[in-house]
Amino acid sequence: MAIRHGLLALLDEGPAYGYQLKAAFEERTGGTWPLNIGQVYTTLARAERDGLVAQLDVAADGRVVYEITDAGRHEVARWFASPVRRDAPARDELTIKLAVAVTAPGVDVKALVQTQRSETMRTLQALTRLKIDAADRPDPESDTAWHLVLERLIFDAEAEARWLDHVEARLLRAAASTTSDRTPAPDGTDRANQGSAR
Amino acid sequence: MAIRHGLLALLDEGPAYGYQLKAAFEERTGGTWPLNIGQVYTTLARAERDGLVAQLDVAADGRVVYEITDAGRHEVARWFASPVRRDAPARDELTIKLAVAVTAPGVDVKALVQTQRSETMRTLQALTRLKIDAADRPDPESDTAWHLVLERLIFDAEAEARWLDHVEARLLRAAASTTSDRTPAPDGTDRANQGSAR
DNA sequence: GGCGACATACATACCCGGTATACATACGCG
DNA sequence: CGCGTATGTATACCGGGTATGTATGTCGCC
Repeated sequence: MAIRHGLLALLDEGPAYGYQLKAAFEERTGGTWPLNIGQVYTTLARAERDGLVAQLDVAADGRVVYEITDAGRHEVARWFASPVRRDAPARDELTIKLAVAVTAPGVDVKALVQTQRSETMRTLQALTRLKIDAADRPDPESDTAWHLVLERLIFDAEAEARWLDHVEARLLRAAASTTSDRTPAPDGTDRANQGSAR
Repeated sequence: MAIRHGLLALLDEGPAYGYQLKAAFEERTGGTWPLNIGQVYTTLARAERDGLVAQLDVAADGRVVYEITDAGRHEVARWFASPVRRDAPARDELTIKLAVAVTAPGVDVKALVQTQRSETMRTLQALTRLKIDAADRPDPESDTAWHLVLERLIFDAEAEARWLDHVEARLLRAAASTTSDRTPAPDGTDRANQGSAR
């Protein structure tokens, strides 16, 4: 419901039509997250269905201006007052991939980690460059949001890079202890333990 | 496509039916990400539609056993070989919320940050406790994947906590520089600049 | 012995987010 | 003048997430 609440919060500052909301949303996030315009309209339609917004008027040129309702304002307040729950963290493709990779036979996990680190570092460098460029034009007021978003992405990318290092170290440790007390897997076609009592 | 590829990779180890795949997936991720069984069936149906898996047989009790196809095996290999792209990072609700909050009038951003930090730290502590418990039973082989997932979640939570600290510091700095060279916003009901040239 | 609780197993409906595309008008510019 | 670009709305389709319905099997317990 992130999009819905975000648009609702923007409408809380005054009536607007779809295209305006898209522009306002992207301005806040510095263009990192281009919002698909179709999503704006479907989200507005759903919010209207749920009584959070209402059509203020429809101009002759087709512009549909929405305004927030009391229920919508209440919902925005509730959103800002309650934290984003982290007890059921979102599934992450990289984590899933690695979790499956380390337990699957015949996957070159080391290569996987290195390929991913390349990608992650490339992203990190691009973000850092963006941050340096942004610092050149210290537009203190309106750019704060964009700086925060940028730094969030940088923190995340750094955490991912550190995790990849950690994974590599753990794999090396595991390999060292495994090869010393058991024979390595002979080949990659181990299709055993496929019985029904999995 | 994370779920699809994950299930495909599991099927690459041998034929299985839906419920088995759910159990195997959750075992790999240590139960952090309980996979909804419905999603398994819809994902398998789509993978079958796309020729990545095929029904091996349907038992009398209704069990539908799937096996991976050559195209599916190829797809799994491609998945493991290519990195997860990070150039268009996933939208995060917390980041959106804060980006909107700092630019919206009448939002107590400081309270928002503190509430969120509570939640994030609670999550971090729960994860740390899980990790300590997991360390008690060092089942080196099968638990590696679960350890990796856990540590990924911990790294992410730590990054989020550090970012929240960072946000708070930046807000304090911005407030200090703003109050010294401009009058503070008189009230929270600024509904100006809503013209069409947004 | 039977009954309830729980695990196993499959299927469907619904919602939201993400993306592409269609279609129209306005505006600047070579 | 017309072509590209920006503005503007709308719809279709897909995948992921969640809830729910409906069986059967199993195990313990009164």
